[in-house]
Amino acid sequence: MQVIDLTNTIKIQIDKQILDIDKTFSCGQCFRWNKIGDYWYGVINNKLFFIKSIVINDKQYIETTATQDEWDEILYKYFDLDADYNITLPINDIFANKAKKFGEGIRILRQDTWETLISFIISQRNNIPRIKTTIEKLCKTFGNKLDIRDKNGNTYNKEFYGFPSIEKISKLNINDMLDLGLGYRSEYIIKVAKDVYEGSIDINTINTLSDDEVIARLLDIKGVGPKVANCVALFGLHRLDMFPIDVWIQRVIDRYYDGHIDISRYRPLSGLIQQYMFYYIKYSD
DNA sequence: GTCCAGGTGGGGG
DNA sequence: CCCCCACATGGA
Repeated sequence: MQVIDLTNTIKIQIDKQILDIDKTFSCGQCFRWNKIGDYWYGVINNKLFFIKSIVINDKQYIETTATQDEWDEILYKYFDLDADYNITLPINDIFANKAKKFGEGIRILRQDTWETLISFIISQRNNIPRIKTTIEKLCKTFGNKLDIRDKNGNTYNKEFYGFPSIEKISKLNINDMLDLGLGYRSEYIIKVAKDVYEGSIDINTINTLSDDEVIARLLDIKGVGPKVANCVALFGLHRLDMFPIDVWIQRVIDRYYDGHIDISRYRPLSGLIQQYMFYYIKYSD
């Protein structure tokens, strides 16, 4: 059981240039953060958190239902706030500098590897709103329902679910996925779940490998190509130098880099720059 | 009806 | 190595 009391919160002062939760949750790296009023809510390790941004006298405060301990142990790490995202880009790289300025405050979240893997297999040839509703349906159908109470011990009228475990999905069949509208991705998901559960794919020890080896292992998974592999490495294994190229980034490369981009200039944070670019090309104007 | 969405697998040349 | 196409689904 977990108590969520919106009248009992903590506030932490953080500059918006360091952490902008609107941008961070909207920039396409995660699919399960949503907004009620001013509050974003989402689930980390089967725990529900409410988070909002307030600005008082030009200073931003993050207000959250997390306890101070939870902030220190869970959210601070989730937002990768230990890391320094300062990076100097070449002055003549006009677009990257513009995108960086526009995306300032985006953090690369430390998301769960399993959830990220399945989410980005679902993402292929799909649009973000539908990815979100499909993943939500997956959680509602096969994830744990969280026992959320208000301060008086009453349940909320809204239900919250965790992401289905490896074991849970490994025991499902293709029709279960087809019923969720997952189409041809269904077999990919069932197969990878069985392989991960049985241990022929190890998504934990994979993180001891080099970036190149991580990508190579991920590419062995059916349904995972270069783009999804880079997303899983970047968002699910926190390899900040990965640079996923999807249709939007390809558009950036064609339009602003004459068809070829030298991502080595963005080392060791090319994944962050990629997020700035993605956010800019989709949401500026 | 057609086109598109944070692509990938498989075939062929 | 490259190019080509089929692949479920739902919304515009």
